[in-house]
Amino acid sequence: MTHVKIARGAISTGRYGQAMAEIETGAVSENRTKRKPRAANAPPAAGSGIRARSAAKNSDIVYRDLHKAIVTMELAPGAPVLERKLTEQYGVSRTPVREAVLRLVEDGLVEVAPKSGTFVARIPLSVVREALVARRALEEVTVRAATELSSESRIMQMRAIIQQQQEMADAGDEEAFHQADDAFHASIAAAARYPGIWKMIQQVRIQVERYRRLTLPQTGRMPMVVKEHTAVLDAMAAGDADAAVARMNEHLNKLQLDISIFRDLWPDYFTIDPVLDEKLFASR
Amino acid sequence: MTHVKIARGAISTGRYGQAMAEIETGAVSENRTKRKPRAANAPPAAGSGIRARSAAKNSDIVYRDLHKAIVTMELAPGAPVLERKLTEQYGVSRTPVREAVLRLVEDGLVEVAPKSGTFVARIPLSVVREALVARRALEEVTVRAATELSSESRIMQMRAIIQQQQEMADAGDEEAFHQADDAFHASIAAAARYPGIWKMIQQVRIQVERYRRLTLPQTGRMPMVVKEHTAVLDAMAAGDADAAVARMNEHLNKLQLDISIFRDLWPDYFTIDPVLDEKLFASR
DNA sequence: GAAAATTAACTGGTATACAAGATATATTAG
DNA sequence: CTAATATATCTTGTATACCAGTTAATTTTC
Repeated sequence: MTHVKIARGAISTGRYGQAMAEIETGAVSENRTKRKPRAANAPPAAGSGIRARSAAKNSDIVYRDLHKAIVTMELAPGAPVLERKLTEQYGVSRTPVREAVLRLVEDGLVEVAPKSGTFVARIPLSVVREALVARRALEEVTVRAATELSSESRIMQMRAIIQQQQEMADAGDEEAFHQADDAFHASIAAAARYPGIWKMIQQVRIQVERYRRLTLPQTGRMPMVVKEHTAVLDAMAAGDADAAVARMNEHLNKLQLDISIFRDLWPDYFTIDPVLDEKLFASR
Repeated sequence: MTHVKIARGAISTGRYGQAMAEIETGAVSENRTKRKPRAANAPPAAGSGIRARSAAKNSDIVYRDLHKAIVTMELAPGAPVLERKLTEQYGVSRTPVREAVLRLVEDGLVEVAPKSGTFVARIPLSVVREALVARRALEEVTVRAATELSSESRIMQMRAIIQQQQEMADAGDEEAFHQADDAFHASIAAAARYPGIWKMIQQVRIQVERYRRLTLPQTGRMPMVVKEHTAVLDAMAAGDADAAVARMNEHLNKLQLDISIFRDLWPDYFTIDPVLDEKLFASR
């Protein structure tokens, strides 16, 4: 994890210049008593929503970096997350670092032991299990709605995405392949007009993603994914929602829990709940 | 929204006493150089997970209170959330208040305009629409799994919950009625061993809940809900998963978007996205 | 030597002070 | 009287200092 210190703004003049001007006018204290405090803040106008001009805050940068590092397993489950170290790496104070860490806690990617330490969260097996179920359920309704709503241009756009994914598979670029994979599913969600549900899908995907990264790249898996995506899209193009849902389920069911991963290879990365994971216990 | 200041601990002695003791022993600087800094924090033992002894932090209290106030519409969409005011109400500093507010932002219940103000988020119509879809999808897989896993005792427990709900309906206690409603659905999730999915369901419910609170209590609705719950449970008890899913869908489909709510009654509480809500536009 | 007690130095939680942008009011100009 | 300008005082974002609890190395005790 290599970071560059967040560039601070140029040396700010602060309020000095203004203060000098005030002194020059020679009318400071008089005005202070005359002015009345401004009224309570009014809410933004209806329909306009909050302004979207929010500049990227330092905490956002730290959050994004950490998030990526954790999802890619660059930071392994159980690894300590030292606030102090992060403040030095990014050249910011603890406040924005803390903010980022708290958001990661909310995401279930980080756990904090009060007054003791903060650590990259281990992966509860039950969470992966549930994430697979939840994702299937959400992608199902999404692809169904998308089939009914998708335009011809959308279908063409998705064919292009699949084509690109094919090219990435041929090139063996796994990272780009997964980006295209993401784009395909995102496109379905966009066609369905379900941005919120897409957000939920992404959240549960993250939990599975950490698990998936541990499985060695299976030979021949990338071309297979392309075929599965094509099958989904063909059904969508034909306007057959039931078929599209079925193809999507077949696609998603390919990713199954491989118990050897956490039993033999990385037992420290997972936590097992005796009651929630009782079935897995039985099959052991 | 009436709050009592969070009770602070007794006056702390700080480190003064310890410093005095050090002086009395007369061996301060010598020891300082002898001790070596402790090793880097070790992650918690595998399998044990993080200790769950985390005491309720002040930020949690503020978060819970605000969360409740927003969901119950005690704080209306668009209402300002003043950090300063909250620090005074709770008798804590801005830090924990800020923490709580940030969590609410993550929940989509609050929006902040940088350097300007923080406000209770308006309800995007599209979010409610998607929440209804997502909840149906998630409750579907949950009730299906619950039907296959639920024990006799669980069924009996759920019958008790329905009975209690019936009693609350008779008493006309809407608040308690909704709590029992929540308990019923929670029990299904527990039977399905889906705590994570239940969490997701609750999250999307919150968005709908704010909308639901705006609809006047419909006469005869509570007894109907009890009937619907009973139908779901009967199917579960019979082990008929498909029927249970069907009954659950019928139950959830009772709550539909009533366009007059935001067109005529509380237009300021909602935001409408011209592209995501195009269908609603058309039907207007 | 081994186990218990001690203690320095780590951690995250909180309080407070300051910085910088946004906004309503007061002021001024026409 | 109206519109443009100025500015005091709001707001949130950030930095820093301190508090309190945990932990591991040290010391002590047997």
